[in-house]
Amino acid sequence: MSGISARIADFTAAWLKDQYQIERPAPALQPTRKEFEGEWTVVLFPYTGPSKKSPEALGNELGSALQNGLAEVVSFNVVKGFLNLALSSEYWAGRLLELRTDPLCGGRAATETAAPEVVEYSSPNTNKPLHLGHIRNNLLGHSVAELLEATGRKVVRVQVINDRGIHICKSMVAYRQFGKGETPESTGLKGDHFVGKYYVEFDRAYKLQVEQLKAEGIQEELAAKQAPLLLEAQEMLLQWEAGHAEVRALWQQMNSWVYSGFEHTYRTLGVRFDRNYYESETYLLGKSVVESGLATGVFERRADGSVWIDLSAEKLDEKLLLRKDGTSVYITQDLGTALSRFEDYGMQSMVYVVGNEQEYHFQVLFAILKRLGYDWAKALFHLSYGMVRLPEGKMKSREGTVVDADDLLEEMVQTARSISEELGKTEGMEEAEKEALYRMLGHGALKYFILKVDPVKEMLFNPKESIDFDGHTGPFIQYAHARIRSLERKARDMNLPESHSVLPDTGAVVLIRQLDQWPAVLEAAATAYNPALVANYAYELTKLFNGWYQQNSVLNNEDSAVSAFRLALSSEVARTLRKAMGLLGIDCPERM
RNA sequence: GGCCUCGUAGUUCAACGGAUAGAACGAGAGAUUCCGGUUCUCUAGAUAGGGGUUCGAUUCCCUUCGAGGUCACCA
Repeated sequence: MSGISARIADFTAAWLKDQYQIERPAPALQPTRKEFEGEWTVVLFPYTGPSKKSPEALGNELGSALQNGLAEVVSFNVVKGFLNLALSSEYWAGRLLELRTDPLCGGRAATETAAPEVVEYSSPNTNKPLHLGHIRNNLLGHSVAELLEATGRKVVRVQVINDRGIHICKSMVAYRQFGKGETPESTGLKGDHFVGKYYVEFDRAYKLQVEQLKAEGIQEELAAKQAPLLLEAQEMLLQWEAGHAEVRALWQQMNSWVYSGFEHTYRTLGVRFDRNYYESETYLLGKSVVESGLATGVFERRADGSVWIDLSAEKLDEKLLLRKDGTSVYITQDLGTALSRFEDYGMQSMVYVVGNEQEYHFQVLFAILKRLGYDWAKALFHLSYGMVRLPEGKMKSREGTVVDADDLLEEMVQTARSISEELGKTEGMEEAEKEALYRMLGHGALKYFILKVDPVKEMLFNPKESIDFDGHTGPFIQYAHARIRSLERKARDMNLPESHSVLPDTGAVVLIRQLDQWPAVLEAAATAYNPALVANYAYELTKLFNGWYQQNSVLNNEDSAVSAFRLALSSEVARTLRKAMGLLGIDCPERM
């Protein structure tokens, strides 16, 4: 809430107490709807009962009091139970100046001494290339981290890489059998795609073996367990656990291919991590957590040697923590990872960006950490997001309906290229500038399309529509930004006065008021871990600007002071758009 | 079956418990002596059903129906 709305609220609260001895609820202020006159609105309904006044009478009394009491309030009107307050154009001129001179553009300065917040996202499997679902994950994680930083929090970006287990061994077995010493370099394949190929290859060959065994008269269930390839993979996992040198070397080689492939995608996508955690390094730590929990009686060991926790009080059932053979399970590793992060960073809170199919898992994880008595366990949050669907239905790797992340990103750039070239807007640009622009537009379209949707909701990704540069899209916003930049370039030769003597008319006030909302929107988005609020705000601002721009010539004015004022307003719109889009990981071009 | 999430125009998305539920796409009609025709304006269309709480409910509670997820000694 900006200064004036807080002052109106305070004044109203004091007035209600003084006049009618009403102390609650606290006055509710909202931006005035555009069809009514005014900028801020006080909702009167909660006070009509206690004051025994009609909404109109109460509104008129309070309106007069506010008008007399606060210099900024110049007029008011009461519609039904709503008191609409109009503020002076001097106030709005001053407010615009404040916004323009705010170096943080609505954000808050970092508090260096505070404990950081850890944001975990991405966290892929190392046997498959990234797909559309990972894109939503990465964009959300990156944007949430940016939002937290912009509002003054210290952030550590991490991911946990699932680099051990039977699935990795499958790719390794397949590579050893069918690889013939190929490498990503020799085949020209990106590292993660290269390894992913062998994972698919394993599955294909394994199924063939199962069929063969069945043909030999072995029952399907048994065949599935006895296929030589599977036995080999299991054997390899044991060798890995035992530290077998050759197996470890192959494992490291293949993982490093995958990582370099992922790294490439992350760079393309514009996301980054301060620290990677590897399950191969933290899974043992989880076991020590379990040991200490056993000592304090939080966990119990059963007769067969397995370790459990009873979470039925939290309606989460009983949960296994260690197998009877003493090996760890998924949740054991996450316990270890969480603890190790606390040791590394002493974070005050942690956000896990993970799909909603793991909601139960995180409820259990958080409940266990609380039982173990960790203070920071209260501040753990699972940013659970919905699945990305395609027009044809679910993405299924087996049916080949997975949208590969690298392919999609490239396709978006190509589409941006063909659209831009068709429009002929990029003529005269340097080749490098064009390439950068196509990337900005293509990726901007994709990122905006995904981030404008509330994370909790399942969403439909329509490739055709996302490529569309009209309507509620990233490029629509980018275009408005480019036009303003064009104005600014043009204005440089005009010697416009610096004067702020021009007061905003009602059209400009609408726009300033929207700019005035930005800090509150940013704050709300960070608090709710919801980039969609920022995305939708940017679109609203763009639409308002386009409407205003259509009506008001910025540079063609007899009075150059008017031009200067309108240019300043436009520039602040552009700056706010840049800031908002930047928090979504989207760049805005200077021209397009 | 238990638990969780979601159900809003034809479609994709909005709406701190507040005014006549907003946009976009698609369809139709129009505007611009313009600083960039990826712009703007107008027209048509929705809260799954039923209860409840409230001055006021898309929002909170209950219930029915529908969609998805989850309930592994998988990760």
